[in-house]
Amino acid sequence: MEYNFREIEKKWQKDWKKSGVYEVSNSSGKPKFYVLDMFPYPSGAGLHVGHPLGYISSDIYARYKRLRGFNVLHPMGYDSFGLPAEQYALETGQHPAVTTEKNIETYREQLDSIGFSFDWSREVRTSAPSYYKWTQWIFLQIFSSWYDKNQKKARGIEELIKIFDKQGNAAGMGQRSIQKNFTAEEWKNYSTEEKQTILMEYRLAFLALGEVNWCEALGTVLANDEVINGVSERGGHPVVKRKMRQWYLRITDYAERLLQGLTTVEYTEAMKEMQRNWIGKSEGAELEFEVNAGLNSNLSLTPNPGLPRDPSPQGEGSGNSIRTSNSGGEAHSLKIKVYTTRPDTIFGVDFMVLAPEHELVSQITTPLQKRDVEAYLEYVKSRSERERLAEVKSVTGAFTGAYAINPFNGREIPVWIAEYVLAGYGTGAIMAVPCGDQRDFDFATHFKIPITNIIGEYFNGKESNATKEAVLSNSAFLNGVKMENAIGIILEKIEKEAIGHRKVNYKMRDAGFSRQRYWGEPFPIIYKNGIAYPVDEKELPVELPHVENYSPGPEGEGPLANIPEWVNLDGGIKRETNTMPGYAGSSWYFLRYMDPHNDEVFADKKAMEYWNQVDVYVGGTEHAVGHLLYSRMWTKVLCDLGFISFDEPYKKLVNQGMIQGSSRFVYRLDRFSVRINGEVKDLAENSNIFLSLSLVQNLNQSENEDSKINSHKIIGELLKIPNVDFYHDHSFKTSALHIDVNLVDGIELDIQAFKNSKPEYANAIFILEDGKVISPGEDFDHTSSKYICGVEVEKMSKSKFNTVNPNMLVEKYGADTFRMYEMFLGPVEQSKPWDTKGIEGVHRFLKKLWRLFYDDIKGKVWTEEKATDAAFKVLHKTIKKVEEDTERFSYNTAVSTFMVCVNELTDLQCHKKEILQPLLILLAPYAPHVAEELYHALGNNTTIVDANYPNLETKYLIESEKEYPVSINGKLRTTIVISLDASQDEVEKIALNNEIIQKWMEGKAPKKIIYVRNKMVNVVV
RNA sequence: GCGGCGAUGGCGAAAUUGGUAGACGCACUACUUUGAGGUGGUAGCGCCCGAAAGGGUGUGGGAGUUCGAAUCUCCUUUGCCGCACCA
Repeated sequence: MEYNFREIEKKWQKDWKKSGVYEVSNSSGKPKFYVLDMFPYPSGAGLHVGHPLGYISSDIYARYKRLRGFNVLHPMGYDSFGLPAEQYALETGQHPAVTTEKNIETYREQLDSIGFSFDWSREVRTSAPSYYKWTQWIFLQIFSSWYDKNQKKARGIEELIKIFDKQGNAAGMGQRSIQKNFTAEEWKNYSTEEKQTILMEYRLAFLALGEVNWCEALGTVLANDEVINGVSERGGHPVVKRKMRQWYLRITDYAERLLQGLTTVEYTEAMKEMQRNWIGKSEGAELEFEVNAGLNSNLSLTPNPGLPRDPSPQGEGSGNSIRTSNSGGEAHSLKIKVYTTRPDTIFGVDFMVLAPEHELVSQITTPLQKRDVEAYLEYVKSRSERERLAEVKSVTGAFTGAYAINPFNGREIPVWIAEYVLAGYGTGAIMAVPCGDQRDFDFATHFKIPITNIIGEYFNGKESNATKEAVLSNSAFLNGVKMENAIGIILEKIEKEAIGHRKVNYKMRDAGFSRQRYWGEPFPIIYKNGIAYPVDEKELPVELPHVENYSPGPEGEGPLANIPEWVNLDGGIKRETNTMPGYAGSSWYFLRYMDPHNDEVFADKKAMEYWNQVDVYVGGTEHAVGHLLYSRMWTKVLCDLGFISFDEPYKKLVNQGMIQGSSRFVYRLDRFSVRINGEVKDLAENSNIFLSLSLVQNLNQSENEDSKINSHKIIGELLKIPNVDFYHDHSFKTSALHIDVNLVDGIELDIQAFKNSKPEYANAIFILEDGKVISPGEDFDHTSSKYICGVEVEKMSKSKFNTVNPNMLVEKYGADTFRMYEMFLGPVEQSKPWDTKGIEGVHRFLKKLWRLFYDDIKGKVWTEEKATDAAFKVLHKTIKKVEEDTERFSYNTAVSTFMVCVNELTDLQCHKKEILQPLLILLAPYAPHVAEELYHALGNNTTIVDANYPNLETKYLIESEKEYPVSINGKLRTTIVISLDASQDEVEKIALNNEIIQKWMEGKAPKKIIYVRNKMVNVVV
């Protein structure tokens, strides 16, 4: 009986499905464990071998935890809203729902063939109305909340209204930058519209007019993390800034908690660092510098008219706050607010720079400088975001003619504008300290602004030095103070003298939450007189209407705007035509799995109490700042509002590494020219000649003249060049062509398959590794000579012909082999190249395991006889190691432990059920099909999925002797087998009496003997 | 530029606490089973010297701590990933 994996796997997959073993209950006496995978976007391309890596890891862990007595939730679903389906719809007219459904089917088939223990009865799809009903509902909760900065949590908006009714927004309400403070009395007198406009400033999901990343090609707005170097993440289309009214999530209010929360979760350091970076917290001060005004007599300094306003990253001070100071009735004096993390360098300020977009620019520019400034603004405007990003570090700017006054020494400093100061960060204005900041230094040098040195010899005049170690000079009352100590002193003074205040800044922006797209969740929002109101809960879900075409609507609106009968409701009420972004549905899906069919609530509270946080979350690093941050924010909001009791969704995060493609190349001889009798002849142009790897290498290298000449000779003969000295007088060109890895066995080209792959290759000529030539139509004996391909590790992608389809491997070797091989490849979290060849080893292992039970000729060989102690020792060694390795996700070493175990049992000729059955249970998480089959073969008639995990019995592991390594002066000289009962004295004596040791000691007396019990002996002479 | 993670045979890798470097697998070599291919089995396999015994050397490079370093410290080279005119 041989290992017929195809039959076995089909049989058990069917059986598991029928019996529903993987369906899990929300009530159980067992402790719970939640193992979650990042659910996939069902793309049309299907899975390649890189995708299942994470799923296999989590499946092993889930199965293991279940065997260890946990009630394990291990669900799967689809993140099925998104751009690609819609792009596809635009091109083909096929409805996204249709293509999505089809893709899901393919995915499911592929997943099923690998034998996962997913509870498919809990499947979710973000595009299903029964699911997005609750995405919309949660959105409404966020819309109806505000962030109380005193209590540091979200609260219902009705509580805010109560506060306004009672005390207006004066006390403690000033955290948010609001146009004006109002009393309770005033609040009550506001119109509904006015009230709603004010409330919008507080809502956690809000509408605002803001600069957004507009992608013309995609016809939509993108979030910051969807834009990479000025082009869209998907498709690489140019992205420009544009002012539009958009939905936002006020994630900046959670910046601090998102940062703090990282200390309570187990993510990799890299992952946490990426998030910290994205949040970008910095501590410093905001200071005001007065500007010499009276420069422009027609100042109009009315406050910002009307809401809505820019969503601001720092809550307060939306962008650049303008204040007039009319004290003393003198000429208008303006103040420029700057943000700095180094207030200790205040006496080193030599100039000031505003972002070109800064609101004060036009007001402070002197008539003399007006031309310069306007020309510069024109130049800035002409440059796209992309150009600005591409051209890093080029110094540009213009002088405004205005001077600011250093509040500490009254020094007048010139005010410039320059691109390198960003309007969106801090206050959009900086105090420039050239001796301490390289950008300021470059700017000063370029425009010949004199530099004040406040750090003595720490500044060499050639580059800035951002040290905090220096002792300050040229710094008035700070002279002689070390910079790191000066920060505190100056901060106190700044606050005392009301020049400014301490300030924490975050780089993170509020998250854009609307998309001008069709294939996403419609907003449950309607407009009356331009004011947004929530749709009544009873009307959820607001279903996505059918559309005929997927083109954008008018004025940057999405396709939904093309359906007036859907948009326009009775009484002048209009629907929101934007849809939600891709991360909406994925922000809370882990909760829906807990109670996926509930129609009353998004998930039953008891279910959420029971399953609680995700214990292990497995997925790729690409979601570090997007999905993970949004999901963490939603969880915090739901927690604040009392729906759940935990505010971090994922306790532990495991990032699987990328599986890289291992590309294969063939080398085509494109040109080979030789000079014969002074005449250059092209002897091979666009030939169909393919050179094996070492020939190409020989042609290109110079170290080994012989092989180089030889390679030329071979080609020369092939091209029928007479015996001329073409070696010295020639030129050639080869090109490396990607070829499908499936046409290659390891690195050896399957010439016949290659010829068949494309008509143009049918008559190709091959020069093999040993110089043998294979002409068209000629058969070749591939044992004697080979065509060797070039190899390079690259990203796995269709265009590089290096993708490997898991189905093919499952078909050829079986799911169990495939699972174990993916794990055997290396540590889960590490990136590694795929190598199909190695799978044979794992397959051999499973066949060897099988032979412990069945012999090809003799049939059944397993017995119920008593096993030997030696066999028990092998078993328990394996139990110990596999358990440790599985717990720490070290699956590659666990697989090799299984191999060692089977090798040793084979050597012992152990076929005892006593040993084999526990081994099968250990193996079940890794190779569930074969484990189940053999488990039943041993006479069990219940599933191995719920078997009793074997207990480690350490008594079998006790050793009686040890092979001690004995070194002299740290250099290993020999090993001696010594009883473990031996005392230190005895061991030392035995070691010193050892012949080899004596030889190496050369008669010297030992100075010292290092003895580590049960480990080693080192003699120092 | 800033930050994170790495670098160990021909290849993927192992070494969990500073204690026999290279487990396990691939590839390769020889032998063997078989009519042949495949499969299965046995043995070898870091590099250098040597027929062997044995010796030297060896974890990107350099220094250090230690009886002892792949592992700890400092410097340096290099690869991958993330962020990037963020004040």
